[in-house]
Amino acid sequence: MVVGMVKGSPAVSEPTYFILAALLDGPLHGHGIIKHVLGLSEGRVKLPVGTLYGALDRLAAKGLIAVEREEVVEGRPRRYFRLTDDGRALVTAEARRMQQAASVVTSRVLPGSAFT
Amino acid sequence: MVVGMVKGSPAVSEPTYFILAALLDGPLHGHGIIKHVLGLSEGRVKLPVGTLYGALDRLAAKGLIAVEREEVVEGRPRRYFRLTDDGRALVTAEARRMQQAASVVTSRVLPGSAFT
DNA sequence: GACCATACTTCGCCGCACGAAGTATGGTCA
DNA sequence: TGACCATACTTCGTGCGGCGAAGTATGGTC
Repeated sequence: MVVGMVKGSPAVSEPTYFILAALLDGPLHGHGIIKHVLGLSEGRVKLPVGTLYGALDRLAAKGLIAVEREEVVEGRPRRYFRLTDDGRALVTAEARRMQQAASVVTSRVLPGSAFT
Repeated sequence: MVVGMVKGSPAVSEPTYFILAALLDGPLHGHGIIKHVLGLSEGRVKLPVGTLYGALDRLAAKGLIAVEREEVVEGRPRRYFRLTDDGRALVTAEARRMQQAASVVTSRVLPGSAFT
């Protein structure tokens, strides 16, 4: 009975979440994603290549992203990925979930900011 | 203060995050945490026991939580855990990080709420 | 007496993050 | 020219952590 899968736990991890988020702004190739994620996360999330390409494979296998096109720029191959509708829906749902999760804590510990 | 760890990736996963969040309201024992987390997450996060006790061990080893006391209620042992200062600092930092991460997406896809 | 609920323990699998090394190409610079 | 670095992607191995499942113990229910 595999059916459910709903399960409640995060469908994607933080690195994966940011990959999807980066693609909201349009198709990007691997290294482009790394740089874009760095910007989106305000320098916090530096995707290691091993993480990136592993995640891209899994996301594509799940149909959350797809290969948009492949180019060769100055002899170097570039594979551009785009978000699918499923991917867009998922990253949006994740954002909402994170917002709710964050509020669980913020509403308790920092109604003002009495901390640190 | 172990907390540092900058690195970028999530210091804790979602189940672990909710365990810490549950303890913000005061010490709880294992099964009490499971129930409290279920409430905090609006029914979304159902902690499996395997996840719970494994996570509690790791959190205690890292000094993020500590054993408050042990009771025996009706012959059944209960071990109460409380949040340490480090644990409180970490869950607060995580909340902020999630909020920022969520906003990356929400500001792009649902400026109003034109979705689903 | 069988069975269920509470409470916690332990085991093992597997998915995933990620460091590291490898391949290929073009540009820089001494 | 040859050493070296940057871009771009591939592949591998390790290790951590989530989680299903089975196990132990006790008290209450029927």
